[in-house]
Amino acid sequence: MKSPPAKVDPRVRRTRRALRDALVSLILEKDYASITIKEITERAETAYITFYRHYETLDQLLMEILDEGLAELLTRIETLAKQSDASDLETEGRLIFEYIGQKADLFRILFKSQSVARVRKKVVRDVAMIFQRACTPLARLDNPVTINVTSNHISTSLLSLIEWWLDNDMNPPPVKMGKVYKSLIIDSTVGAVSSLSTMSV
Amino acid sequence: MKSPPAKVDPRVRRTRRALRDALVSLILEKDYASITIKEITERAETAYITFYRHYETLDQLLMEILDEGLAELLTRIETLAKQSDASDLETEGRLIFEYIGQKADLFRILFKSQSVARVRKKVVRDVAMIFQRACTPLARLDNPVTINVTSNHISTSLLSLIEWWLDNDMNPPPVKMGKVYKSLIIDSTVGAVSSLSTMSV
DNA sequence: TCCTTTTTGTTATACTGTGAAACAGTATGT
DNA sequence: ACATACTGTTTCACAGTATAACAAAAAGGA
Repeated sequence: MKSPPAKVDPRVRRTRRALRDALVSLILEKDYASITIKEITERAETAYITFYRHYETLDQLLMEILDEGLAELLTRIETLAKQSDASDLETEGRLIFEYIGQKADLFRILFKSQSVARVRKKVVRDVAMIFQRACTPLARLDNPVTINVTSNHISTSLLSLIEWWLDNDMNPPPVKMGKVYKSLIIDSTVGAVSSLSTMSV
Repeated sequence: MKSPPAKVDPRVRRTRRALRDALVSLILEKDYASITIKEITERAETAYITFYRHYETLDQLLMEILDEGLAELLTRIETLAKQSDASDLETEGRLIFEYIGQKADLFRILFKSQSVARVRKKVVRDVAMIFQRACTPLARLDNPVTINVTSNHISTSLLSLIEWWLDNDMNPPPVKMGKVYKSLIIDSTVGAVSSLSTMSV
């Protein structure tokens, strides 16, 4: 990584922030596929060519936005998941959905831009990795197929649940979503895994 | 609908089939976003403007392909799900995955073209509707939120499982995927629903 | 403050893809 | 064989991508 903040030109910081903000606001108000570089640079009040001086493609800019925003959620889930044997799963779920509620815009962007297949795959893999690390020790998952299919299932289920919640105008509130999370995402999977791992899948 | 087959000009049938086949083969070999109308018409050995004489957009042609191909899977799942209380869930799962294995190309196209967010939403809704109809009577689901969140969960989980299976070169075989389907998709959800419906979610 | 370096703005350009027009040619069913 | 409907060719205006050259402005060190 970059240990010192690596003194970056303030003009570059301004330009990049303007471009990011412009893309974010555009994704929130129209279809991602219909967004053009020209629109972004106009909204960012910068020259068209300036975009290409910082990014090669539109997807690259999108990735930068998502990577930045998702890093916090991922570490948050990871922290919660690691201590999940001891702590309350309902509370874990509630905290996740409270965080998502706070950063609702970011997650709306995430799901709208899943139109880019690569983005979706990457996010699913990132989340799956976390649950894989967190769940492997406590369950008796010696079979690699079971581990893969399970972590993929938890990851996609959680993301789908979040997407459903946002589409449903963030109802019900986080407290109840915590209960849904516990029973639908975690408990049910744990139950299924124990029946799966006793057979030669 | 169109009760009689509505006598369609054989030239139109040929042209449309050529365009569909061309798009299918193109999606299987390259990124959907990079496919152009010109490429399709060239591969279909037809004139560029002919495309626009039959379809308004590329997405419309894609939708026609998927609607046609998915209709059979949907009715198949629906038939199986309706008699699921009596029949064997493992067999139900096996049959689903055997069918998917037969039509693997179609499903690869489906997941590749989920890049179009609208396509994804529609398919999820279609599958969710089926499970909603099938599951409502047998479980005690009086709460509309529980019904929605559950059918959405089953739908997205099943689609994710299918996508994972295709990405994993259709391993393990359908027999084992039937077991995974039963425990991970159905049993686990049924268990979760009973705990959810006893509380005021 | 001055001077050098880096970034940004302006303008121009080549290229690709979209979507539609007019008109000529060809296949179809009766 | 005929009117009808479909398809092919050519042409066009337009929008968006990606790059280049040169001028203008901002940043940071001496």
